[in-house]
Amino acid sequence: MQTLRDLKHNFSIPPPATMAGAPDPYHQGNIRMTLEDQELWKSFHEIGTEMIITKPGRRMFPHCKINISGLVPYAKYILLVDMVPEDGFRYKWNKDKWELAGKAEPQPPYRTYLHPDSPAPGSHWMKQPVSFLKLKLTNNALDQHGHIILHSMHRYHPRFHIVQADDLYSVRWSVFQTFTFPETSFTAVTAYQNTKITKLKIDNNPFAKGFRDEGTNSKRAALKESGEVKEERFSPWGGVSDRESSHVLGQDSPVGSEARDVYSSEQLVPGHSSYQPYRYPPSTCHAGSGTGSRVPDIATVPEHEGKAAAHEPGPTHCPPNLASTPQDYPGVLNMAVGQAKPAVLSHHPLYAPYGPEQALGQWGGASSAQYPPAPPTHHHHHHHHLATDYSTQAVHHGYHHGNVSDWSQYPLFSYSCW
DNA sequence: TCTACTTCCACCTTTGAATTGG
DNA sequence: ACCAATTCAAAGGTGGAAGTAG
Repeated sequence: MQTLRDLKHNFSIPPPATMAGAPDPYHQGNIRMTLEDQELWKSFHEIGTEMIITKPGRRMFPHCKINISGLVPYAKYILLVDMVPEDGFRYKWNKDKWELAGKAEPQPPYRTYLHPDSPAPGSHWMKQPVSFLKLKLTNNALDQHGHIILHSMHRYHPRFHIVQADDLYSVRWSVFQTFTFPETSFTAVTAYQNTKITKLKIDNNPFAKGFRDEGTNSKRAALKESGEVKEERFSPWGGVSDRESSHVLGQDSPVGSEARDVYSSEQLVPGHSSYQPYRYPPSTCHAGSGTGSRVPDIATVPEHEGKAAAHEPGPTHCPPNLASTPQDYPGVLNMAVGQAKPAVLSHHPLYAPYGPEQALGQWGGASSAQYPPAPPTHHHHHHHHLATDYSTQAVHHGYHHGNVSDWSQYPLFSYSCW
């Protein structure tokens, strides 16, 4: 795969050491984010985390939970999560390890999960760990529930974005700070491939208690693991016996070390992805009722049930659609991403999700949202246009303790729509 | 045939409303 | 009247097995 070469290029950009130097005016520097349950994540990561994706949507396990600090207590923020491809390949599980199985499929509709508490003051987010327990992954490209759509047998990692914004409509003009944690990367699957992963899930997920062996086992008795694989601990990823995957970054690589490098880079610099501002389809542009008009419709139908309600009017009522949906969808923004190569995602639109009315369908046509040709985005352009490059991250790969978080900041929707 | 995906199921946790106790 | 603890039933999350699709 020559693609690797390409990838390399993209990734080879050295992480600008802290580029924090160029903080945006808007952003108040020092925001920090750490991953909770790191040990658990690591134990999965060492083996090669797999996340089940189903048509109706499946939760993640471990689920994403983070600690945030450095926010302005009284300022309001919106917290988002999206999943970015780890690379441009498709994989297959052969016997006891992952192997490359061709090029990645084109990106499905790109969606972003909005934390149901958004928007909320910094004090709220910092008060206790923020969990994304209800985020669900699906393989149904036509999903109407606002779940994050992924391709099975492809690798991804979650990205956490924090944006200072009073309401969803102002998100576009705000600066995003993005964090990623190498140990949270995973392979989306429709059924578990690595039995060790299955076992770890069963042993740690309370909902799977019924499958545990312990004394009282009623279900699946012996799994007989006749010796399966010996040392796999560190190497489900193919050839390379890189046991070092343990290092945070490494893990991913599928095949050879070559690939590995790529990954590493990526992790370090998560994204060179540049976000591009996206324009909404005209029609929707002004959808927003009151607020800014342009706004994306963010669909947030927060699950009401939860807690949300309290502050703020439902996220501003968004466009009709939101309101219309009765369900408790977690709020989600859909964004389309440019497809692309692994690392380069390009931009996205956000719009809203699912409402019956607007649901994807609406855009469907118009938008190219779905599989936009990846614009040749260059990374670096901060200025106007979309800019964004991620810069930096300090991820220190912290091995253990550290949490690796990288942060990058970039202005996201710099422009408004058209 | 093989691999990926879907559906259904037993088993369990979670949720939340109703009830009880102080 | 008020609030915390308890109870209980309904809702819903698990992975496995078996079936389907290609």
